[in-house]
Amino acid sequence: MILDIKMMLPQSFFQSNDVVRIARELIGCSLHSLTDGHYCSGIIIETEAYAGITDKASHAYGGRYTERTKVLYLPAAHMYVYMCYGMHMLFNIVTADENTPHAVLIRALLPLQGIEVMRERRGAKVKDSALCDGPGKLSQALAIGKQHNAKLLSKDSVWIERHSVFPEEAVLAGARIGVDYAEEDALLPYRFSVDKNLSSLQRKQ
DNA sequence: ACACCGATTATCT
DNA sequence: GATAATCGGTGTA
Repeated sequence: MILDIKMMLPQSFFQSNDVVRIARELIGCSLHSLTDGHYCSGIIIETEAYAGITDKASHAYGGRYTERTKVLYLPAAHMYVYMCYGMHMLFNIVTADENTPHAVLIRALLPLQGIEVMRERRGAKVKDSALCDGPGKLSQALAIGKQHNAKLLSKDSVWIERHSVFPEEAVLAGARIGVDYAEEDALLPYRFSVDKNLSSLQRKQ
């Protein structure tokens, strides 16, 4: 039997209670979108874990349950897309079991396919290196928006596949960005990123 | 390369 | 009425 490594990650991948491990394992996977008839993809090179009710940086801290945050309480593999700073859509994947509001924020991609469409969506002045190098930017490049909020990852809209394996030493863990308000939790090493300075950037596959 | 800052609105208090 | 899981332009070095 032939193992198809290019299959969409199943819901079970996101069902673990260890959201930090999932955030780490998503580095090197690829994110795909099929929106408005255009196909785009990129390799995930930056993520952050948000650990639900015990994490002061999480929207669900303390069990907060509102019209916006109720999506976090859905079963694994649902998308949580919300507007940040009045103008950017941020793309998250809900993890763990229903009623455990963990999520992983996807923060940056290495563009792979559909780069021409990404350029059109992002604007003519944008350099290729800046197409997907931020959470608001990748949502714009892949046309991920509120229409995806509270929907499951699926192969006809937005989905994730296994793609590459980076050397262990090329994947850094550190503090999350923009969560100063989270007091002591702001320092937790819940952010994962591929080291840009490392020459051993050779991926497998 | 890095620091500063204004834009702009959903969400919650 | 304040805040926010950001971005891009402008400034200085």
